[in-house]
Amino acid sequence: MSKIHDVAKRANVSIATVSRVLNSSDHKVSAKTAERVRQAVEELDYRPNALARALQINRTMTVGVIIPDIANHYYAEIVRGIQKEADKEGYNIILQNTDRDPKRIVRSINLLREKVVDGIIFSGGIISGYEPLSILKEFRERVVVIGRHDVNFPAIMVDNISGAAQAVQHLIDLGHTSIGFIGWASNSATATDRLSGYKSALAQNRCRFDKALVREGRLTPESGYAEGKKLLIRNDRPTAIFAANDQMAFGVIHAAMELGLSVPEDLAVVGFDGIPLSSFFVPPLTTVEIPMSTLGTSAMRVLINLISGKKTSRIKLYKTKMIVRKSTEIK
Amino acid sequence: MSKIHDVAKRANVSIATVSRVLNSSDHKVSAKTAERVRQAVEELDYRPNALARALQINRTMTVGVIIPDIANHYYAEIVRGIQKEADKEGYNIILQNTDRDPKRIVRSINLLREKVVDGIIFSGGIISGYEPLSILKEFRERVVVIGRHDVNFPAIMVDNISGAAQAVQHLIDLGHTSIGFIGWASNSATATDRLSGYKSALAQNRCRFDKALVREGRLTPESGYAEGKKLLIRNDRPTAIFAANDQMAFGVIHAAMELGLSVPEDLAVVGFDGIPLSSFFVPPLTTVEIPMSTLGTSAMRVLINLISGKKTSRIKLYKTKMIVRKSTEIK
DNA sequence: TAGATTGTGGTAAACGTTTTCTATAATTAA
DNA sequence: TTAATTATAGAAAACGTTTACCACAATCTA
Repeated sequence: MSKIHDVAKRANVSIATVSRVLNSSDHKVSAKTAERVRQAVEELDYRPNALARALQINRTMTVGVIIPDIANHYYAEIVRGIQKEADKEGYNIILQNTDRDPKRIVRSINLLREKVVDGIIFSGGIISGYEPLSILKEFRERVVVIGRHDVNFPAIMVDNISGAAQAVQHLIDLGHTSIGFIGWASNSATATDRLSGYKSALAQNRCRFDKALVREGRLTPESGYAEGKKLLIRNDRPTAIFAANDQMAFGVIHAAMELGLSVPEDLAVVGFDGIPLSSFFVPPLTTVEIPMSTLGTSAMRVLINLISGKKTSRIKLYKTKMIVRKSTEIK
Repeated sequence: MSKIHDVAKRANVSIATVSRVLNSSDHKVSAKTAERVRQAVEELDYRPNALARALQINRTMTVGVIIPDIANHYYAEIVRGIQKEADKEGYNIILQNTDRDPKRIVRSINLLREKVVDGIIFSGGIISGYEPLSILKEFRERVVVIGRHDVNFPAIMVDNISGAAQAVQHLIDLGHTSIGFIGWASNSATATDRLSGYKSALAQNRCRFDKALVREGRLTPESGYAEGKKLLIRNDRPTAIFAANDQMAFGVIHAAMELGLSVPEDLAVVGFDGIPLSSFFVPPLTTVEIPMSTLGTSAMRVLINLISGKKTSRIKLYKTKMIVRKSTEIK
């Protein structure tokens, strides 16, 4: 690995000159010398050491991304979006999986501190009131969160409440009055928002809210299957189930099939997220689509603005999109 | 952000001493002084600057991961596995998506060179014979590839040939003689391997290989749907289809349903990969499971060994696991 | 008791860049 | 012409660490 020194020697100039050519500084370098330098760079296949550079200019062109689990499609899409935008501006991404474990969140943040990242995008997991919050403070002006967190940072959010309400309204419009809900952990803002949407749509239509029809899953098909089954073996089983994500909705459909109930004739099912497979499931799943990748690109764009000192709006709220498919519609 | 200098001042020692305490060097520091230093570190919440450290010791504790697309479940799982292992040893990961674009692969490698990563894990996309190969050379002893690539680096692989053969054998055992195959681009080693397995199983059982029954998809449900339909509208339509990944298999099932064919009665379908949803699909999908996450951890382990100069075996071959579910089995 | 050894600490050089400051040659203005 | 300006280039300091080297006191060894 050749260094700037080698290039300088080969081009018969000082290292300062090499640096100037490579960074197109305002300090002028004659065309002839510049050409000589470029030639040497080419011949040696020289690449400046980003570490040394970062140390000097106090910019690493690297941002940290803290998420619960990259194997979860939702976060994978977000990361994809982040990368797409980061790529454009020459930023790189250091990825941290936390499994929502507060200890690992703290550890991740500290690691990113050591690596001197230029900023952090945080999504998923609880940070409010805990240690992580105070540690993140150090990054003050260079943090963006995705999803609702009770924290005072610029946030990219999805209107989960109205999205969920729309889904339930759709079911009500189809004539359903007994609608089950499968959500998840109540310490997640996203989860409680979707539950709120469910409740508000019921209230709006003067439907009774029945606590017995609300269950808590863990976002997996397995949990959707388990909780769905519990709802479906009741004597007064609901005629429709709104699952708070697509994975659980798949589990619900699976459970229904197993019980000999056909979807949508005996049971209407709605999911949330709009993962690619939802349209290929059998039957295709009615769902509330989230612009996942957009959340990522948007977050990265905001972060880049923050890093370069530009002010941006505190909150960006994205709308969901209701997609009606066969899992609710009887032809 | 406090520096080693601040800690030194506060503890009334030299920066050398601080460094020694923090790195538990063999140069002794008295217990009393060490305690004073630790106290100061605590009070200032000091974190050593990894850039400066890396520059000095010539180790970044960061590895680059180059994959086509993190939104693809297969790669997401691999990355998850890599991270799990990396975490244990204190390594961080810089992620690069390439979409299999040779230009972006080259660019990614160069970026990782600049960032001075300690090693690279490469998976997906063609590198043999192209420029990337020669660039990777610089990382000589610190590269691991996942999947078959015509490149001379330590590799973590899956026995795709025998996995595919097993799948086809399973169909033959069920009495099928006309079996369709949906693969993908012939410049992918994985794709050709799965096709080879298909062919060899047919040959083994003296079944005729019919080129008309082999189609090329693009790994998406959409393409599985499209190619599946082409096969199913033939007069001599196959009674079974082996799709080279689960996503395409889902598409095939979707197509079958649309044509009024029921699975598995009218058509048996087998996938490949064993993604979590395969067991929750309707009907649950018979598939060939790949230990995806294991590929990642294994690759990272090998890479860590390489970095620390230990010799490791050139190739690690993992077996697949046939999982029989309802999409092939008539009860 | 003298010399050798050990324990403990500091000074300063390195790692590979960027950039300020200074120096010289070339050009312009008078 | 000569002074002033401009264009171009190099020397060296800085970024925040680690570590080789040196210094001194305390403890052994004979």
